[in-house]
Amino acid sequence: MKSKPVKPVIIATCSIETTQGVFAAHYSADGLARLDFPGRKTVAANGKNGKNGTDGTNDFLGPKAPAGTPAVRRWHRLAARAVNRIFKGRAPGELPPLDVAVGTAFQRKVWAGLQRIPAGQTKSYGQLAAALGAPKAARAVGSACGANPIPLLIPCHRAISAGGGLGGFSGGLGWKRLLLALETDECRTPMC
DNA sequence: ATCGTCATATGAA
DNA sequence: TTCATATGACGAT
Repeated sequence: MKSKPVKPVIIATCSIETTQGVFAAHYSADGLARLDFPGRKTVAANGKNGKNGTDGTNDFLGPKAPAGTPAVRRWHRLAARAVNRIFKGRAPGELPPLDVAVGTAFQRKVWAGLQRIPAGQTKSYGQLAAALGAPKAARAVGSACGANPIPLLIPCHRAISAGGGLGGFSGGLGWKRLLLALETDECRTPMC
């Protein structure tokens, strides 16, 4: 039985400014649907002319959001605060609802598992697989991590490889290292 | 220590 | 079905 992921309809894209650059947050009617790292070219740097992403996944609808505006603005406040807190090495606090409809059932289970890893700790892809009841699906877990549309808030950076290696990271390994270092006050990550 | 190879789960084309 | 993965285990250098 194949699950049926639905591409979320993006109703608003807002930027989140951080010390590490400007992130792009994409919202659907159900919450935060995607978070892009700086420099992914989907960033709404041109706030007003509202050039569309036109790649289907990132339609930029301009600074004033259509219906649902109050909710989106509330979510965006939470998201922006969470992201900036993370970069200060603090707990993200309250999160906006995450629209995770793009994922298959398996991917959503993986993402839920990631969110259960406490800050400052890591789990191997194999351990995550085992926690899902599929001890041999390590590789599939890695694949699901790579499909994570909302890095940082869904802490895919806390998944590392079993041998102590970092594994991979969509936005670039540098981000993964930075995030892990921020969460670990004592350097107990394999890389430190 | 490093490299190649195989087994395995999942999803996309 | 075939191909690609952000894996993991094993054996041969």
